[in-house]
Amino acid sequence: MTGLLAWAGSFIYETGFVDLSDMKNVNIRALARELNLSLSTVSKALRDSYEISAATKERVRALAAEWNYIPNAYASSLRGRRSKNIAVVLPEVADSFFSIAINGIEAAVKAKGYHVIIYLTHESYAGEVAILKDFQSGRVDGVLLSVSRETTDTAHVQELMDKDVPVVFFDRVLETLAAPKIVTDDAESAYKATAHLIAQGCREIAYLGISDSLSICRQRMAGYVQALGDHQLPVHQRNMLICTTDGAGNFQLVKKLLQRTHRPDGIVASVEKLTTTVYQACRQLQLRMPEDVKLACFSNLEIATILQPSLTTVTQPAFDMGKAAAEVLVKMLEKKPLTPKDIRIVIPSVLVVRESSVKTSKR
Amino acid sequence: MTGLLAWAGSFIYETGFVDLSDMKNVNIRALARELNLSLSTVSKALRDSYEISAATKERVRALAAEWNYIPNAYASSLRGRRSKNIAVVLPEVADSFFSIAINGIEAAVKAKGYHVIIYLTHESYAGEVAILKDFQSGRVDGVLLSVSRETTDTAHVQELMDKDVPVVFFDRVLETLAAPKIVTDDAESAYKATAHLIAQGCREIAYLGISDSLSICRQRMAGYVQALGDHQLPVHQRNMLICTTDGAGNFQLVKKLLQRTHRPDGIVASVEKLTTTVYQACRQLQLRMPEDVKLACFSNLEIATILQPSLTTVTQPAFDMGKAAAEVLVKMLEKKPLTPKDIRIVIPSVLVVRESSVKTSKR
DNA sequence: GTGAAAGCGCTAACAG
DNA sequence: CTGTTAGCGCTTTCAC
Repeated sequence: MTGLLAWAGSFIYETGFVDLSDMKNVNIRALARELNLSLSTVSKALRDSYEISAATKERVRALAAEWNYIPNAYASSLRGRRSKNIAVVLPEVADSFFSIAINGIEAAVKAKGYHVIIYLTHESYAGEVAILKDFQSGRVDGVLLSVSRETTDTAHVQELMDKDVPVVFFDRVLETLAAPKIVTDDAESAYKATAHLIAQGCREIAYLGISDSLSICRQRMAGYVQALGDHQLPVHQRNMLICTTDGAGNFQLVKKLLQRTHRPDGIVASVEKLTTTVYQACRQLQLRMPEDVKLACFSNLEIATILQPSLTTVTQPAFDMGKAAAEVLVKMLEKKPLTPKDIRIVIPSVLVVRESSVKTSKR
Repeated sequence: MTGLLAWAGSFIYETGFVDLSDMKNVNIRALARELNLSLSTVSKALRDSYEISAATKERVRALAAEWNYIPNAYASSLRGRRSKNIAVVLPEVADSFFSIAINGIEAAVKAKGYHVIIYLTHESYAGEVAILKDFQSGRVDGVLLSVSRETTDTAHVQELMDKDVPVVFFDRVLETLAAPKIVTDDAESAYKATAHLIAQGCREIAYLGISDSLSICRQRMAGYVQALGDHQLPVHQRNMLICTTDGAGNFQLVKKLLQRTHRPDGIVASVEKLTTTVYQACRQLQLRMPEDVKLACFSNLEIATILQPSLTTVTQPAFDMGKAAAEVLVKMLEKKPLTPKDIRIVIPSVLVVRESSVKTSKR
């Protein structure tokens, strides 16, 4: 239908003609009345029940289609005790890991008829609590959760699980809770990144985290520490920084780090957002990368390739993690038994070495 | 509560102790029974009705809190004909404009108690139709919509509006529909960007769009064409490209463009995603930016500053657009009259000139 | 094969 | 100020 026809249509309504296809309250009762059938027959026909004859089903379906019948989501959810909604609770969406993970989740549940609803905590524990609390109202059948950087307490999640709302963690998990967890090999990949920097000649490597409680940050820091130890390098507290949500604050923090007498010659940054910070700080301090400082960053940014120098990244399997998490949740919703393999899925990240971390002879 | 206590808690339940705060079905009926009140009294008390005495309200509230009562969202929505859910329908979320706009939307509705639900069309018209169709089920009270690149038909939106679901467009609008539209000054800012490139010496400027129907692309192209004309430059069809969703395809397209005999010396890119494409193509072809090619891109990427050369952008008021759109929608939901000013809000973008577009003497 | 009737949990007339 | 009652639209026994 073209724009023009649409206008023509609305003109017709205004002059009082009624078009059945646009009737306001097409419900089962109206269909039943029109077809001289009972409510329950129509309901069953629409749900393709074996109790109903093929002929009747056809009549019902035809009218439903003609009248553009759409079942009321609330009525069926109230009655049926499920909504076909899956909640995805994320700290933020301006991060390529999460935005890609969403695609994986949608890919996994589309065929199953679930709706994906995205809730953002904005890295706030209070926000996360409020959102999960709301889920106790039955709004969603299950939850995919990646916790906020502030979250250390587990009560709000436990409470939801106690109400029989299935929860699956992905990426940022709460280890102590008995829910499936889909993660990447954070420690191992941080180890790899750190070892790579060491191999490229770094001796004073800094680690930038965003939280001292977050599972991913602890794991990544552990991998970093382990790598230093395995290569007989000292672990200095001063080289392990916790950044904030505040861009300007981070900039100052990193700048100060790079102005120290014993300036780091390598940096492992645990989140994508810190990329800009480090590049800006280096630029302002006129430090050359990779000559003066080498950088490896956990990031799924496509843009890594066009930065100068191009950015060495630990690329996480965002799509696959989202997909795997959603698949496990669907299993739970369908009451299928979980295998031990479902309880903890580890999908490895890939270290992609680019210019920002490589020892150069000429440049 | 610590992780340890949470475990202790679950142990207690397993041994059969019952904790009222974790009872499964706390509903109004249960509260009423416990308090020796009627259903409606409890309901009214919870909704803070003037009909109920302060003392009773207090008793009800206390027990509700103690029992951790959470109203069933479906029951109240079914009854009250509204869900307190607002849908935000977006083409994608891996784009800083949209991810920032979401924050503006949330900021606007948080205080009003609405829930923001994000639906992604993935730039698919069919997907958009399916999503809007679903909204006819009463799932959401209102819709904020930025249409897919494929969308030209308006019937699906009109149908929703005919069902009295308020729709507010933002950014990517359908001009022919009688719904409020919140946009930026696409044509003017494209004009400004183009004129800027001309002022910097460009004579053969290309325009990269992502659709020939999308409102923003048409507007931006119109501004580009106008600027060329106003400066006595010819408008060549060959310089107006429609890119696809496919990154590799775009790369080839742009590469071919930059390999032409009369290679463009300036590019106006209409969406952020094309930044990477253009930088990569230039790099591969060993074209220097801005010496050989100057670039201005519609983008809200924070990373624009650290690119080399740093990227000249048309920065859209993403947060404010989202906020304004949500505010208008809330007005509609609250049945407040819309002023003519609400029907079409234009919030200007800002041209931020950086290195990628500036004529250089020495570099 | 079809239909009557009982609710899911909540709200809002309307009575008292 | 509090209670009784009638649904919202749908699904699901259980009868016919």
